[in-house]
Amino acid sequence: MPESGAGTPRERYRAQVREEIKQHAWEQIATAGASALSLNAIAKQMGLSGPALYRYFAGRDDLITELVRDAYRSLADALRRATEASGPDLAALAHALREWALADPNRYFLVYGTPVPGYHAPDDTVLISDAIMRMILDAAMTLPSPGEPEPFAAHLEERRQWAQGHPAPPAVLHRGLLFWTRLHGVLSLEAAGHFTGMGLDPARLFEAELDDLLRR
Amino acid sequence: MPESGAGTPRERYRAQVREEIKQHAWEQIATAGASALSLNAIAKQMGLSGPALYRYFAGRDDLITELVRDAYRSLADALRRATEASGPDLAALAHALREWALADPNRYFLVYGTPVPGYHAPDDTVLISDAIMRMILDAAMTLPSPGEPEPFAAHLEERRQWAQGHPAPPAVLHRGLLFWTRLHGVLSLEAAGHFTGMGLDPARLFEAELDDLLRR
DNA sequence: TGTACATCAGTGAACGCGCGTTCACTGATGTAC
DNA sequence: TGTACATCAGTGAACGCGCGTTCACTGATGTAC
Repeated sequence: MPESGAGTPRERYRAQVREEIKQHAWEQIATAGASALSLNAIAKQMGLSGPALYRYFAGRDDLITELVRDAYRSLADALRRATEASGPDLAALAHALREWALADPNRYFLVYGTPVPGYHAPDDTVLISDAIMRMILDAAMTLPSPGEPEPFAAHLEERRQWAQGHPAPPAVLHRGLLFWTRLHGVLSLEAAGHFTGMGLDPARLFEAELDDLLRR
Repeated sequence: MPESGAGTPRERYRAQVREEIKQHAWEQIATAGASALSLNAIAKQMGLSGPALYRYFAGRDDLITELVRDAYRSLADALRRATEASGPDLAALAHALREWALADPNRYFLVYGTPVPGYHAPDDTVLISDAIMRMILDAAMTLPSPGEPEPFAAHLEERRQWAQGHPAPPAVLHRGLLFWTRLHGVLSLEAAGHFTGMGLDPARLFEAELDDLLRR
């Protein structure tokens, strides 16, 4: 008697092929960007006919949605692993973020870059975004906060809904937000290749920004 | 006797149609992004047949190249106008940059966002990039620089080629670079819509970052 | 255990579309004498 | 001034391509008795 439920051979096969499709999709995105993603091309790479993929995904948009979700998840996982290894620590998170972004710049852009035209991200990615911000704020909590009043703090205090009820004081919220925007400032320009002609080392710039964040 | 040289009626007509093509191209980019740009669609919008555009541009890539160049130029012009109005002033440059970026986010992304797959920017854009950085450094020179030695300064000093011989001391180079990366950090996330769900005001965050840059 | 049936992965043909690009051409505009 | 010629903008047909997606189908795998 064959086992019922999630472990069915057919279901395992399905999951396996789905995974293989996504893997080929990522290779395609890595080399040519998300807008070049083509179902037929993936099918050809796998030795299948085009329509075969419709057994596994409702269409191109459905596949992209799944990839966006996976990208968010893989970043969250990378940050979670960093936290588990070093405890809540902004430097560890920063390095995990940079490594993740540069390992596959187009995956990074799929999440934080130019929005894919005509495509809107699935709702559940905001949950993952929230989890990411929570990890950052947890790490920011471990640093001593400046007592001096910040002009921006008032704004953060009155709109603290974005922190999803995190108990961080305004100065910590501010630091977490700057962690986010400043590191993305360096990373997005680096990943887009805007430092290559300049002859300076983006890694050191990133490190300098991180140090500044930790010391402020 | 018709006038010779650059003012010929035919040449003026040519330039006019070229401009009209580019304008339609920008409208298309503004709504659907650069990867959706189509020569045939532009021709249709103009009431022309597709091949007609080949009188004006060698092909799609040639048109995109021209658009990238124009985008760089329009940013440089915006910053130049700001400098002419306020003198060398980082705050004025920052506001001009933000206004330019948000006026047409996809134009901003064409320059600073995800690289267009398979396309490489023309060489002369680096000249415009240099001019932009020069304006920033000129403005950064007017601020008092901190005397404290920075760890990152040594790296900037030994690779000051990126500043194209600008006489700014390392601390100013550093400030100019941070101006660039931090404001892009906020702007790129804002233009990509990553703050919309959070309920906080990107303009105030931008302003807070600018203040921090001016005060550091 | 074998047999009848249901499920489902994958195929091949087809549809309609839009793309970039070429080519031979027409017809209007400018040029030279 | 008019006439012969050259230039050049724009057309329409065509090529070859790849795309997403649908549909009726075959054949293998699993299920029920």
